[in-house]
Amino acid sequence: MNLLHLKYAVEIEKTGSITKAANNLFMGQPNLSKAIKELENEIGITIFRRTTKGVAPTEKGGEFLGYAKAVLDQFDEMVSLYKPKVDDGVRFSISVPRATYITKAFSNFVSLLDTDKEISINFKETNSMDAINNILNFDFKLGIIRYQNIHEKQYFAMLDGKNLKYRPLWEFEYRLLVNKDSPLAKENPDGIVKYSDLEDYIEIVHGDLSVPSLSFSKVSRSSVSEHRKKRIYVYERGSQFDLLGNLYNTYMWVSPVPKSCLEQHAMVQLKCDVPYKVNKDVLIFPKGYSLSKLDEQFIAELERVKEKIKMDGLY
DNA sequence: AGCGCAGCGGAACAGGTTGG
DNA sequence: CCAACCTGTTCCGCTGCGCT
Repeated sequence: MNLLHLKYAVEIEKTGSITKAANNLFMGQPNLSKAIKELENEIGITIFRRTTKGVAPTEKGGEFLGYAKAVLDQFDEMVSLYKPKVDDGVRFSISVPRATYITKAFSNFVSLLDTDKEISINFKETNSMDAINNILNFDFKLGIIRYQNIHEKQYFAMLDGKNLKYRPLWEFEYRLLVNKDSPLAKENPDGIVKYSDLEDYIEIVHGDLSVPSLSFSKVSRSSVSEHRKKRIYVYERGSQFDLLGNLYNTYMWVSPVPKSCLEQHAMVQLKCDVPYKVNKDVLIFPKGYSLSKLDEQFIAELERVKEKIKMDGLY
């Protein structure tokens, strides 16, 4: 018995006829008949009851066919795991910093995809080192990393060393994200908060935001919020909006947020009177990799969201 | 490279049932 | 009765594989 015999039996059950099944299998009826007989002899049961109208599974035959189909399904699944994909389905993987404007661009991008095709997308919100690692060691082709401008040389040297190409996306100063009913928003109608006023508020920080390893240990120490003592670390992005929404004495440093997202979560975005270091989001990908049409579409959506934020006067 | 073996598939044929 | 359709059997050729 081999997989071919199982395939034969399943096809015969499907058509209810050895002759028709043989046609579908591009073989002669006698050979299919013979193959099934051999199979039946080998396992010691009658799989099909022969009639003048065709064939029908016996009770035990039906049970056997159930197992046969499961085995064939499992085999197909195994093959598809290793077989190179030749279909024109949508495959896209990217690691990004936790940024609302990027998430917004991503949802716009997904909404434009052809849903008739097979879609397999990985969208991972993570830190810069992980984004780099995902390209080097996993099947990610794209990543967006975020760093302060003053560290750019170090990042470029590292990316070059790892054979990664980079393309700047956006250079921006952080903004303060607060609930629209936060005293910070109400007491500063001009939208500019005094840095000293933040003393009484709790900062919400992403748990793995600080850049680990290498020579960047100073990054988090020199970051805008290092000297603040009141902090809540969140490790899941949904939590940040819950906290900001429910606790009026919290704030968060963020990249510029699209208007629709601010309205959706009843938030406002404020400036701070202290000139902070400029941050940069940079697209990275392996050297020698040419951006696909899909990649370009995603980048175009990023640009569109960025422009909309500027048009809405939010940056 | 040559040989033998096993497996697969095609051609031809046999036999049974059904319906006009 | 006969054509049409079904399954089963036998024979033969081709192909791939392992062994020498």
